[in-house]
Amino acid sequence: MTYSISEVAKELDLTVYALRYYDKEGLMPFVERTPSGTRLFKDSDIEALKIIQCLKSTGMPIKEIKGFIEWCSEGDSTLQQRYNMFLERKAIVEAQLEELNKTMEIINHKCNYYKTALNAGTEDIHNNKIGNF
Amino acid sequence: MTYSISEVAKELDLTVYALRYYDKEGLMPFVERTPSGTRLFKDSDIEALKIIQCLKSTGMPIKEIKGFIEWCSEGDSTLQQRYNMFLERKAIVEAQLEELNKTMEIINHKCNYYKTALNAGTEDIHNNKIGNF
DNA sequence: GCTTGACCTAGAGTTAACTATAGGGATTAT
DNA sequence: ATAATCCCTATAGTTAACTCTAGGTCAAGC
Repeated sequence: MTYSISEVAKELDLTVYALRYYDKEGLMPFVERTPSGTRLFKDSDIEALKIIQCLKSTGMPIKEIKGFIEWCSEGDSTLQQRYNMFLERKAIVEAQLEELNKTMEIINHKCNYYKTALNAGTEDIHNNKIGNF
Repeated sequence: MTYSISEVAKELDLTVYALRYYDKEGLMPFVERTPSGTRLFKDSDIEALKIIQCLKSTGMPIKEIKGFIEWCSEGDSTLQQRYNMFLERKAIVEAQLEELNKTMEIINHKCNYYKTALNAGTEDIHNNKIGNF
């Protein structure tokens, strides 16, 4: 079973432009072509793209993802590097989660702040000593 | 107590360039100046910048943050808008947390995948039917 | 056999958020 | 009183990750 670029774009919720851009940047060396040059995506290619999307969502830049893809095609000799990379990513995502939880706390405070102010009809209920908001 | 732009930059872990950029974009209309034009930051200004950083960390673009700052200087008549904005941000951060947790799961899977492969000395231990990685 | 629509490449354009430079003024240390 | 160090504005440059356009190929349907 193979898929066209527009089918893959729809499935992964990104544009055809973006997919071709990823390919140009070396993120998809495994995607095969018809004799006339049209890309043919296999199921395993879509799985690979999901990992790429996962790495992207951790904030990893495309050039670094390319490095990982290269390691993958070099075989078992790069297993250690790849493992280390995922451990690093894990640490980064843990930090992001912590950060996002702090952000959530502040947002929740602000929600309460404005709920109270709205009930009172004025922000003055919070005796902020000439604060900005 | 007032602070110079470089003191604030150090405190908030951003550059002097970035602070001046925020000011130019209308994020800091409340910061006062000396007669000769030098910015003087008050403690309340630093608190405001922390909220701005919080909003930025949720992915809110600077132009939208500017809109919020404008609402703030319009007083109580914009309380409802500001409350709604924080509720929206809360929903967005909740979605981001969910997304990031999914990402973490995938990363954890990959960590285990590579740990096992590394122990076996080869990726072949995972009988991936001609997968990419 | 020709039109339609999906595919292709190369390369230019876009956007956000800085980042840096040039040129100049004010304050502090010696 | 002069050199260093901070501050300022205006404006140009950078970067990543697309996004779009132009010009062309190819397979299917009428």
